[in-house]
Amino acid sequence: MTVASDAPAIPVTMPDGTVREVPCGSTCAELAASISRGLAKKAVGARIDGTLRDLATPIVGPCALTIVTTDDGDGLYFLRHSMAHLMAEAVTELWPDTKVAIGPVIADGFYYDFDRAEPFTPEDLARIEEVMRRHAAAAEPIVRSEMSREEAEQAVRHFREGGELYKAEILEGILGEEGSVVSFYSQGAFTDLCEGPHVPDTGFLKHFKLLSVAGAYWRGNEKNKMLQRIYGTAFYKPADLDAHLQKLEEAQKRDHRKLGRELDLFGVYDDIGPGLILWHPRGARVRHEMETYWRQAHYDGGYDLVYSPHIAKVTLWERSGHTSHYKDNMFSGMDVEGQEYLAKPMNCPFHVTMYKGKGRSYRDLPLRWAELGTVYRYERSGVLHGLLRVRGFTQDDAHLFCRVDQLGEELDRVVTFVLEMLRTFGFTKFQAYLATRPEKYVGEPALWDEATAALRAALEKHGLPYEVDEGGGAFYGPKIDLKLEDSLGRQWQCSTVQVDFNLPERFDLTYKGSDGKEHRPVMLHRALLGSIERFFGCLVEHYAGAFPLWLAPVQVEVFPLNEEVDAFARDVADKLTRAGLRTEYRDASEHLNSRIKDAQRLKTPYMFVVGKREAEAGTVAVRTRSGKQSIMAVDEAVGKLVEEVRSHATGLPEA
RNA sequence: GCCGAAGUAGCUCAACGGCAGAGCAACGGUUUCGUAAACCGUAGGUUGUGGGUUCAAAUCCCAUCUUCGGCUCCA
Repeated sequence: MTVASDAPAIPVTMPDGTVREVPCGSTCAELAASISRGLAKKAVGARIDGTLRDLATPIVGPCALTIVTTDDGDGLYFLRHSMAHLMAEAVTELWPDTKVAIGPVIADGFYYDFDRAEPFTPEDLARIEEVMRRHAAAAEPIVRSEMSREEAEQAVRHFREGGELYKAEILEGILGEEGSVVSFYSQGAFTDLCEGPHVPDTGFLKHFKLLSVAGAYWRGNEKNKMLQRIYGTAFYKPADLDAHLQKLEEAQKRDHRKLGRELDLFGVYDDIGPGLILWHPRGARVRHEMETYWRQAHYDGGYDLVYSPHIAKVTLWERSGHTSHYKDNMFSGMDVEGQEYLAKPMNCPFHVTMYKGKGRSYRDLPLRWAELGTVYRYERSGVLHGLLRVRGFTQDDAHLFCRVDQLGEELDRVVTFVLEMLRTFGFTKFQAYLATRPEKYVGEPALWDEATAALRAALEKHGLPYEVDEGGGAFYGPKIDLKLEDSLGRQWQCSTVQVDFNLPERFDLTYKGSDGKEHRPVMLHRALLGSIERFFGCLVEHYAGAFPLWLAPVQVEVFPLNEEVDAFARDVADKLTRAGLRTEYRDASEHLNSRIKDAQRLKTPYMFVVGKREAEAGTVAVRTRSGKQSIMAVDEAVGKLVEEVRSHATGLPEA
């Protein structure tokens, strides 16, 4: 210990819960070392009363202390934060004119934004990595220093003169905050304005990889200058890095765009237009099965199904408010006999118009109208992405019109329905977001509170983990969004449940109450899958193209070994077809090996091979796409498949 | 829309100023073969599109379209 022996003792609650008296000014590093040699070796930082700090931070008051090691999640935060600095150190060494902006930690790694006239090339990334490794090998200490307000103000001027306008702007922002502390971190010749914390020295930064370069706006605002962002990832153990890189590779193999082509599911064509999907027969078959299930589930759930056209007169969109609030996302209109028509970006105004089509009684409510409604939205060219972001897509939309006293039950039913639907398709990982009343809103605050409470109750009843997006609701009502996670760890919004206090007003929707007076109904918008296109894309990645049997475009292929067993094999195929299974028959004009290879490539769930042995015994040799083989009686095999379809088995282990 | 990269046969890729090629797929024939690639042959491309430089352009330049990695935005 370097602390004077007469320093006052301070009670510190240690990681194991015991309280220890330590000399004031002891550093976390010293305490870590005193806890255990092994632990001290792997310690990278500390948590003081829950806040992350550098290991070198002195303890000056009573507190609870936890040591952050290379083995916990926060340890990775320290590592990656320091990685960003190491990268900036290397970049500014290689190209001294480069201005640095910000370099935070993200889900699987880190990035740093740079302002440099020349674009970074893949070769540059290799050079940067090389310099980074050199600095890491030197184990440069990472040192924190703090500045007085006066010094910091001087630093702002210094940044401005040196052209470091981004740092100047950040520092000015910090100085604008009450009671803020300005700290810098240095390693080698590199110093960066930074809050910390960091690992003790660059020697910890061994196992990393720079992944890509991309443009990014300064402060995320598209009116600002575009900077160059370099992404990277880092771990403490080489095995973890390898595993992560392998996961990225696996994700690439599962990419729905790649599988969409390989499995002949869908295509995007120059002659049709960007973001407009052609569903090939095999993809269309999966979609058909999805929709069939969806429709039946809706009828079973007390919904009525409706249809509406793809275009409507501009006056409808004026009344709904879309021409004033949503015009940038709408395809431009077409002139028909002097009237302007617009392609629909949403289905709600049609259902609302239908509601108004006749007088409604309190006895009619709730009305639950669902539609697989195809909408068109003008999305900016750079955002289009396979099936996950397109310009023409089909929402599994529904609008519910109910009385205020029915709101709670209807919301609960919808949340139950969402979960049932997602689980049937094999999704068990999702994150819910509850968005509450924003500053600008329409409707009665009391109603908002009631609706928000009802949404919250529905989430909690189902034990769904959720985050509250305070003030994140639409101006017309609170909502729940559900996001699915795809194979790259990206979250995609699919399901949404929204309360709407606005459209009933705009369209003056009413119903006659038991009191004989006109009342305003509440309206709910909801989509369970979100859009068929996006959900299908997620589905492809989720299953890596190996759809569960009930969804597979072709469920079983029958392969006779030679012409002698053709009649028997055709009989097997007929039985499968009559049992409602999507069956393909491929005769013996091709080699068995090549037929199996094709079926494997298309990820067909089952192959039934029949030869002389099976024909004589009345059996089939069943091969699954995972390569398992077994001999079964024909009727037994057919029955097994029928049951697998009926139960909507996903083939995935329960989460 | 913005920053960067890329478009060659249905797919995966080669040729990188000097005659545009291979494998798989397709098609024709041979093969009847017991669980992930049988054999032989045939056909297939104004190198995304338009313009320019050059004796000569897939290759260099400009424009444009599309795609990819991101940013912003979103189901």
